[in-house]
Amino acid sequence: MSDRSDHAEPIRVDDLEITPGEGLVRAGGQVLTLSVREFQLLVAMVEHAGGIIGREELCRVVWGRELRPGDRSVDVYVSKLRAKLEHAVPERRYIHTHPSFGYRFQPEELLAPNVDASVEPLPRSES
Amino acid sequence: MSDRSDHAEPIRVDDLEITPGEGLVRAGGQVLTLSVREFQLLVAMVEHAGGIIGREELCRVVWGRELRPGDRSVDVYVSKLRAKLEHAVPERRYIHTHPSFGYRFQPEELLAPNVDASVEPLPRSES
DNA sequence: CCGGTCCTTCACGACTTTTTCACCGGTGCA
DNA sequence: TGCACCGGTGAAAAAGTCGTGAAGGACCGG
Repeated sequence: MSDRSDHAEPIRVDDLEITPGEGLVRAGGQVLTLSVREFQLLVAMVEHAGGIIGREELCRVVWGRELRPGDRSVDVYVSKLRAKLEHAVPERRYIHTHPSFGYRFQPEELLAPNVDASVEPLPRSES
Repeated sequence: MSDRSDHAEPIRVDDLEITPGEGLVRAGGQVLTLSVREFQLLVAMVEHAGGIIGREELCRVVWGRELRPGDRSVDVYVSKLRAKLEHAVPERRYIHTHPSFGYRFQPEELLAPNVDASVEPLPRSES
């Protein structure tokens, strides 16, 4: 279908409503104030929702350059983004870390501590 | 750790869906979180699915070095991988040990313990 | 010039993964 | 029965990765 640069209509994921054209994100009745980087990062991850996206690609897509060794920009911004998302929707975790692989966007209900850290319930798309 | 020349698309084996490009494994509605070694080990074995692959070759392929005498890394990681697979799909056994030869990947229904251990039912080999 | 926001980089601590070691049970053989 | 060989696995040690507060500079509207 149509691609990244051209989403005019809002993307809806779980409690989030993202309007790429306007740089707007609504989460659970609140409006998130994100900076450009934070916003682009979110969009990039959401477009790969469910899959792992590496730092290299995130840097390429959001920053428009190659990730240099020792560069922590991506991590720092993931951290900022997480903080804002968590503040808006405390009961969900959206961004998951896969050490050495990258990050994965996937809404996950945050309740009882996961029985085993290696398997996640894969919160279903409602039916 | 990207190698387009290999597989960009997910490998499907039994209940498993392995996406080499993303380092992701889905098993029966769950997302398996594997470390790099665990993941590479799984991929290596799956690529030889049905056949026996020796420790030496596994070490060469996954660790990129020769297996040194007394080195138990492969065994340790097979153990870890088994634990995660078993937790995700308790009713299957995927990794079989062939003493002195190596390991063999093959999905096997885990029902009544086969009395005659020397012959296996040659389980659901399908697609 | 000022105050505020954004971005990058640095540093340190926390968390994970990987390696290595040790002990155990099972097996086959004399 | 004693022993050597194999492989399973818990745990400690070593190495690597990530989370994040904070400092410093660029930019901007007033």
